[in-house]
Amino acid sequence: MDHLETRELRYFVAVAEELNFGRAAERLGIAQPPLSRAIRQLEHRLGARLLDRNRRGVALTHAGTVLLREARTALDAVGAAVRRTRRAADPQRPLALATKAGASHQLLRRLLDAVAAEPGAAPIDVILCEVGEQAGLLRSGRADVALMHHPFDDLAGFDTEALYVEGQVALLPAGHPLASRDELTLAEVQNVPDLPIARWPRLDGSYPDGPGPEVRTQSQLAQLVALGKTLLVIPASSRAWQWPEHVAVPVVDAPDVTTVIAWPPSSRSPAVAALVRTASALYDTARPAP
Amino acid sequence: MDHLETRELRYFVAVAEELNFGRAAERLGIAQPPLSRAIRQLEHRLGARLLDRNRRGVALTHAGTVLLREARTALDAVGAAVRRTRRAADPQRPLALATKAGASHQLLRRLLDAVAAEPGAAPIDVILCEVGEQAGLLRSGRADVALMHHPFDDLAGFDTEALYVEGQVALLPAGHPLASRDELTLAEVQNVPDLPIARWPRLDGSYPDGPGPEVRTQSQLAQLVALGKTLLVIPASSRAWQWPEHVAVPVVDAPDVTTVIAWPPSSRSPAVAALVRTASALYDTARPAP
DNA sequence: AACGGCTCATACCGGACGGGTATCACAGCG
DNA sequence: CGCTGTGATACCCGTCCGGTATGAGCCGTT
Repeated sequence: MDHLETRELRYFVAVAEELNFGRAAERLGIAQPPLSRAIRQLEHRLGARLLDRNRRGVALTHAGTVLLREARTALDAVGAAVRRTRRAADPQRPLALATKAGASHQLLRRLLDAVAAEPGAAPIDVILCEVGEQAGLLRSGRADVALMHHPFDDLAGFDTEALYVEGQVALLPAGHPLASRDELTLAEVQNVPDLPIARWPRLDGSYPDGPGPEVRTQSQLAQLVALGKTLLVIPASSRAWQWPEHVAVPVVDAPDVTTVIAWPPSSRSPAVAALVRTASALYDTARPAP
Repeated sequence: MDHLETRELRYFVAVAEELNFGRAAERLGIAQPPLSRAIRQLEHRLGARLLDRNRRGVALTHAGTVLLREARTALDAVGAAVRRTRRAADPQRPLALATKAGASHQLLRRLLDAVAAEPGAAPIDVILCEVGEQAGLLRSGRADVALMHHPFDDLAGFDTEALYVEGQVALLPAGHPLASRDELTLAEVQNVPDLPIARWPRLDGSYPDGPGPEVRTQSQLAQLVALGKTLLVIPASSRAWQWPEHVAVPVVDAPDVTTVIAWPPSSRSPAVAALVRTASALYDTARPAP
């Protein structure tokens, strides 16, 4: 047979993530024997061993790791199909807009105002994300559109429209010597001995090596700056979330950051199209006065 | 309930494409009543009407068109999961490389030679495509890697590495006045009255309006040029498939075309990685002598 | 070395549900 | 006013999913 059911993929993902049939079964709300049987059937249908059942637990084979990755994206796609269809069926549905918390605050406020001013425009649910969550939300259909930032975010696979281009500033603790400068260069902020760059977790949750503090959220980062433990280089508009204890100094040679509005390719529903149009109009008025 | 099974998606796609339960059931190899029931259940689970059952046939609702699109990509993803897992499980698996028939012929030949010269490299199956088929093959897991051409092909959603940059030439029928020129400009070839640009089908199979002949394959196009019915502007290396009746004249101001090797993001299996490395090495040797 | 724990696999059974056949209801059309 | 073609309904059957009970290795423990 050739066709997999999503049930089989869900089961496999649970086992592959838990690496333990018992816990996986519990998570799935079924008993362990049917799960064992389902995985065995799956292996048989694919003609591939997916798990090494050694003594004491299970390990993924190479084919298993491939399937785990592929199954996750496939399940994402199925889930997205469900959510997008439900949204499409509901004429009152609010559009879900994902954006990085604290970033592009002015732009977002103006966008929401502009949409509210339009008669008949769909209401908008704003989903505030940390770091690079927007892509996942778009892909899984939990968000209809997102504000993202080139070149920080990975825009691969989305249609986008530029909304705003801006320079970057260094955010420094107020008392620091560099904070009194009118402008800085990347070379100057790159290696400040007493303000090492903070480290963000990788996708797997581990942290790269380095001298800087480990952070997971923007609030942590903001506080660390206020405490004089680190500095960061961010788009100028992110000054919106700077604290009184922060000082922002333009970094003249930092690459420009473009705020874009992004949506899943070829899923331009009328509501999304209208929102993109409204946003683009904002861009045209925003460009003269940045 | 929240989880759809791929079976339901397959059934819906069949109905949505046939717009007729009987034919859809036949295509699926089941009887019509169970199919009706399945679709009805699907609508109930999604809480959305997908089809308008008027007298005499069915029509898609808005939600239905959304689900049709989403279901296709979701089924693609599931199919890709199956194929990629099977490939991963087979140590002898040949890598499937998709490329436009006739394009980048020299590069392909050198790539295949280079791979063959490497001890222990996986064998390569070449899939020759028309126009933009490569993206679909990559997405559905039928191909592991593809040679694509920026800016012609849509590279969104893939990781790529540049292999070759080249200018473009105008391909003209040998007897035509322009064929005797040493070089041309875009403006000159854009609107030649007796050689209108050919028209390619859109995704839905329909053709845009215009004076040029309708074509579906490169061979058709090549023959039309030889017959003095049209001209085309193509990458210089595509001269490989020019006929004796053709003349190629460089178009000096046409944008450069970059041949890239593309693969699905984050699915860089060892074999794919090795192939990309071999190809990149070719690029370095190819650049000095284009 | 024997035991108890933890793992996953096997055996078996019941019930839900997917699929089949037969038939109906309804619209268009000659 | 039948005939044709549509999808919907009714009902039955068989498969297969999921449950319980139990077995079989492998470990660490005593």
